[in-house]
Amino acid sequence: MARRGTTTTIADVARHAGVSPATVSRVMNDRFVGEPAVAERVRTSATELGYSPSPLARSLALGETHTVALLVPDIRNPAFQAILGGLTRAAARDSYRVLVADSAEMPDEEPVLATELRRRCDSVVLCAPRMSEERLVEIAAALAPVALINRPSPSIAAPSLSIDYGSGIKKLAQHLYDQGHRSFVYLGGPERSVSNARRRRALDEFEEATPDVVLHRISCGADTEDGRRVAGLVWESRATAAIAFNDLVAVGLVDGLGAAGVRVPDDISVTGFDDIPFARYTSPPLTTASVPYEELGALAWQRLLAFIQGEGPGDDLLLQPRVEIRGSTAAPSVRTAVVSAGPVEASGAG
Amino acid sequence: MARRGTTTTIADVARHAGVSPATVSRVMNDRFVGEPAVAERVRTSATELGYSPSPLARSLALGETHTVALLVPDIRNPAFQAILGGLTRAAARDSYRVLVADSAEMPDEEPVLATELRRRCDSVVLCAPRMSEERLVEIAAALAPVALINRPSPSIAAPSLSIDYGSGIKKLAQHLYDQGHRSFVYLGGPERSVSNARRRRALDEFEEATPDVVLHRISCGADTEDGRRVAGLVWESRATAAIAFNDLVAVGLVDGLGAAGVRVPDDISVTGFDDIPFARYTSPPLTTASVPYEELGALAWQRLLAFIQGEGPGDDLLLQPRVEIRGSTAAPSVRTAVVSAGPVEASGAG
DNA sequence: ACCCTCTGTGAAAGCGGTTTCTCGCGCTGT
DNA sequence: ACAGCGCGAGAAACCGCTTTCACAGAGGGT
Repeated sequence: MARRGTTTTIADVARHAGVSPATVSRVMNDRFVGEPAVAERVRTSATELGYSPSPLARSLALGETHTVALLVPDIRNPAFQAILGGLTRAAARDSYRVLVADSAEMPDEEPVLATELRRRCDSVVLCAPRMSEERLVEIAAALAPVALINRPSPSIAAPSLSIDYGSGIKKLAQHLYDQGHRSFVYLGGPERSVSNARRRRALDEFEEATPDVVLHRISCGADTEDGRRVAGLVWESRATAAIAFNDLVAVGLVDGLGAAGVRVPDDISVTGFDDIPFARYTSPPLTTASVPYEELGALAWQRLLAFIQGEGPGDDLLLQPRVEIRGSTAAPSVRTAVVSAGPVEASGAG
Repeated sequence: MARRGTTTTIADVARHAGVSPATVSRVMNDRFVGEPAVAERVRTSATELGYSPSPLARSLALGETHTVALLVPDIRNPAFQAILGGLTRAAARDSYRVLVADSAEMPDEEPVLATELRRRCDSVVLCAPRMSEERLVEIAAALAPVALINRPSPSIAAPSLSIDYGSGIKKLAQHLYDQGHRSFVYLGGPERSVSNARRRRALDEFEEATPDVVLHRISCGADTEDGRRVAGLVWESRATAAIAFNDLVAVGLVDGLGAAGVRVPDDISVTGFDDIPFARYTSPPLTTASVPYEELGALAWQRLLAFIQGEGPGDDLLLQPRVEIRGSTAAPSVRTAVVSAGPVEASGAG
C-alpha cells in the first residue's frame, strides 16, 4: 500500500474533471450513459492524473476480489507446482490471480488456513487436503464456493477433480505382473493422504484378484529422501518389483538402491507415479503413470469459474492416468527371484 | 466473498455484546484498556457468533494487506518454483501470503502486471524481470517497496538478490578447460534475460582470457524442448563441450543428442545450470552449477520485510553458485576431437 | 463545593470505491 | 400552457473495519 495521500483517488479525478465521484466510477466501469463529452473529460483527467481504481476498495464495495486461493500440503512437490501452474495460467486468462498457501503437511492447520484464505478471496481450491472428512464438512459452508482436487467428498457441493490413482496403480501392477513379477512391495505415501488410501485399496483389490501375488507394504512418505531412506528395507523384502507412492519416492529409491549396489531394473523393477517432467530423464527412465497435473489445475479453474458464476458444481471429474513404460521395469531375473542373498554388501538404511 | 449479509460483521458483535464497534475493534486487536469484564463479553460474543474480522476491510482501513506479490516470467520453470517455495514459506512465518503471477515471458506485460499486483499487495518481488531498465525505472516508484531477484538495478532503491551467474559459468568453463576441452558451444537463454546476458559476458571474458579456446554461440531458450531442438546444431558445431543456459536445456540437449546416437559424456560433454532437484538423477547425472534458489526466495523475503518496515534496502546480495561435477562431463575423446563426421546419421533438428 | 485530570467508552470520520435514490431539466403530447 | 416523462448527473448510503476525537463520570486536590 502506498503511503497515505500518495495515490490519486476517485475523488481527485472527480474534482479535476468537475464531476462527482459517482460519475467517475461509472465511466471507469463502462456503465456511463450520459453525454460523451463528460466521459471524455473524465477519461482525460484520469490518465492525466495517472489514476487507477484501488482493487482493495473495489473488492470491499463489490464483494469480489478476483482472487482465488490454492492450498497445498507442500508447495515444493512438483505435482502441486504443476497444478499451481495450470491454475495460475488458466485463472489469469479470466483476470483472476492466485494466492498460494502451504500447510507444510500439517493437517490441523488446514481448516484455519483455508478459512482465513477464503476471506481474502472469492474462492479456494483445496488441493489434496489431509484434514479429516469431518473437519472438511465442518468448514465447507464457510469456504464455499470451493473446489476439491484429489479429494472427492460426497457430502459437499463443490467441483471435484481427481486423478484415478486406483486405476493407475492397478495398471502398473498389472504391467509388472505381465512381466512375470509375483512379489511386490508398495512404498506408501503420507498416512493421511487420500490419494495414498486410494492406491492402497486398489492394491488390496489387486492382491485379492491375483492370489499368486505376494504384496509387502512399507510406510514411506512422499519425498525423494523418503525413498532413499527405505531402499534397504525394500531390498530386504526380496520383492522383485517396487511400486513407489510417486516419482519422487521412486527416484530416491532408485538412487538409494544404486548406492547399495542394487541395479534397476536388473535386480529389481521400480515404478513411480505422476510422470513428473523429469521422469523420462532419470537413469533409468522411470516407468510411471502419467498424470496431467497442469491440465488438472486448468480444469479446476474452468469448473470453479462456472461454479462461482452460479452454475452447478458439475459431476466429479476422474482423470485417468496413462501408464508410461520406460526403462525402470523389466522381467525379473532368475537370480534375484531365487537367490536369497542379493548383491548388497552392507544393506542401506534401516 | 460471502453473499451479502451472510457473514457476521463487527456491528453484529457490537450489538450482541452491547458495546460499540470501536470497542470490539479494540478488543480484537488487543488494544483494549478498559474494564476486563467488557473485553470478556466481547470475546464471548465474537466466538458465539463465529466472528472474524474481514481482512479486506482491515486492509482498506489499515493500508496494509499482509500480502506480497511474486512476478515471474514462467511459473513452470523449476527455478522460479523453488524461489516461490522459499518465499512462500518464509513469508508465512510472518503471516504474509504470496500472490503469484506469471508474465508468460512477455516483457511488455510485466510493467502493467506488476503495477496492478502492487495495488493489491504491500510489496512486489520482481523475479528476473525481462523488461528494459528504462521501463523498470519508470514504474519503480509505483512499485515501491519492491525487491529484485536476479536483476540488479543500480538506480532503484530496493533489496536486490542475485545469483552470480558470471562466476558460475566461468567455473564451469574452467572445469571443462581443465579436462582438456578447447571447443565450446554455449546454448543461450531467452534474449532479454539479464541472467543470460551475465553468462554471455562472463564467457566473453573467458574467451578473451584463454585464447586457445573456440567458443560457439547458439541462441536457444530456457526449456527442455529448446535444448532438444538444437541438439543437431550443437553436434554440427563440432564443439566437444556444450554449456547449456540451464539444467532444463541441458537435459533436453542430452536427450536430443541421445536420440541422434550421440553419447554424453563420451562424445560430448554437457553442463547445465541451477542444479534443479533432478539434475543428480538424470542419465548421466548432470554437471552443473548449484544455485540455492529456495534460499534465495527466503532471503528475499527477509530483506523485503526489513525494507517494508522502514530499514534501508541493504547491499546487493550476490550468491555464489557451487559447481557440482557429475557424470555429464569428461575429458574429450580423441575421436570426437579429430574426426569431423560424428556418429550422427541424419542430424537432428535444424 | 469546585475545578481539574484521568479513565473508559462511544460517535463519527475516514479508507476508496459502488450503487441506489433523488432531483432538476428539457422534451413531448394534448 | 401544463402535466408527464425520460434522461443525465449528483447526494448519500453502504461495504466492514480502524482511529481520532469528544465526552461523561469518577476520583483527587484545595
